[in-house]
Amino acid sequence: MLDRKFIIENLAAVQQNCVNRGVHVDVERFAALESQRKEKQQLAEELNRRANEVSKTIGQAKTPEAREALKEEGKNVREQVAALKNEADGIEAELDVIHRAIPNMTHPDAPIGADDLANLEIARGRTPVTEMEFKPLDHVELAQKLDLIDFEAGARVAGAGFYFLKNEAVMLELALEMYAMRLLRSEGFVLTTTPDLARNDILAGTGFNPRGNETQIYSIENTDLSLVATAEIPLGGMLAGQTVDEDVLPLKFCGLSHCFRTEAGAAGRASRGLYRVHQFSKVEMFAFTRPEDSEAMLMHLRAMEQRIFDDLKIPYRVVDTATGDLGGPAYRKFDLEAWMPGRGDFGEVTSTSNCTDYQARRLNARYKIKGEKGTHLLHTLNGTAIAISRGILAVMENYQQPDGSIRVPDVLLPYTGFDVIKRD
RNA sequence: GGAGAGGUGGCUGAGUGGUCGAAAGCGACGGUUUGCUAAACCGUUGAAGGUGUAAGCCUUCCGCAGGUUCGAAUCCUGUCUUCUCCGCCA
Repeated sequence: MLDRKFIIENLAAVQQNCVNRGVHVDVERFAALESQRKEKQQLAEELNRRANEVSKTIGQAKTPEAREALKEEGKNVREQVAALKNEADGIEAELDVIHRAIPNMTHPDAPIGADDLANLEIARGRTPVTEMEFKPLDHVELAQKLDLIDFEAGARVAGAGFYFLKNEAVMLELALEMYAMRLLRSEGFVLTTTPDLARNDILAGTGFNPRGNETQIYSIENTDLSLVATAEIPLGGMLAGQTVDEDVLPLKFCGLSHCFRTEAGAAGRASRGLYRVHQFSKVEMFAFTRPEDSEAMLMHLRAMEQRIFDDLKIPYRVVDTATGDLGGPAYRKFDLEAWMPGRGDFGEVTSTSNCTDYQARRLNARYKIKGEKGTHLLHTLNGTAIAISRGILAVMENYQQPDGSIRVPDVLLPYTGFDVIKRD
């Protein structure tokens, strides 16, 4: 969430930002409600003051009659306060709905545009895209020939969008995880495996809405829990309601979790095979920083993402995400799109965002400067190290050989125990 | 899953209806004393929001959410969570 005061003081800028991001929010209504809220609050303050006077003088009442009279007045005031509070709650509820819909402000360099077509390519990976000397298969065909993924059995067990990884694909998943975790550990990230479920207020705090028609989130019936869509949720929630000392910052975490997504409304989009699935494993980076350090941290996370795909020797490009394609909490986002020979195009494999204090405000994650009074909101950032479904897809398609086998990337060899996947 | 006991300020820990945002100790910060350090002594010391040029003032907060009451850290209900014991289990 944005700061309320900031919104009121920068109405025009907030409004323009909403337009750029393709979000329809009645900012004027927000301002009107906010001033109403303030009025009610001032009224309540006066009444409260009177109520306090009454309760303080009641003990000194000389006669039982005087005491009863004061009690009566106290009761009266209390009822008035209750009525006022009722009104204020109604205003607050409407205010909150609008407040939550207002997205984060946007980095001035982010390209302005309605959707991903406006994304700006800003970098390429070390490995160039090269034409294969044979007609490349896509990962679904490769998986079928090599018996690496069972989509049919996945559908039987849990429905479309679920799958079994099989045989060498399993080792490939574990190898990718091991490789990423080991790299991140050497870069000072604290390794974690996270809960795959989280409370709904943690979801909301990180900007995920557990309810509604368009929700990406699976909820557990009769509980306050949902399946996480990314380790970003539990990792961000780690510091919910906490205040940390400035000198522990920045905090860099890496989390391995399963990710569950309903993909509601995604039907019809290009989503063959592993590209868009309901469950996958992901190694996620997450950082808490001081405000002045978050831009540099974003570059660091981006560098880690590039390092991983450079090491895997998979061609990719980096795009600066356009305003209309940014999620609500993101101030700036870079997507890394790997070359996917099977489709002859780039496809998103990882992404990193600077959410500034947008998530931290909702989560109430703060830091304290030694010797100073008060606390400050942290900045939060997240970035994918490797999302297994799409990562494994990119490996399979880029490493396929003319004979139908798949080579194993050099950096994964220490973890797989084999250097080629083939069938006789 | 069952039984019991707790959750209070940076920490320990008092406080069972009335000036309690909260004793005391520790820690931290400032000062006095002092070759230096330490000790001793004195003082200051929670957060969020609102308002004001400022000093300040106001509201809210004793896990969280409700309730009772003129008045709640204190009583009631729900909830989360920690610990101990039992059961179950990987």
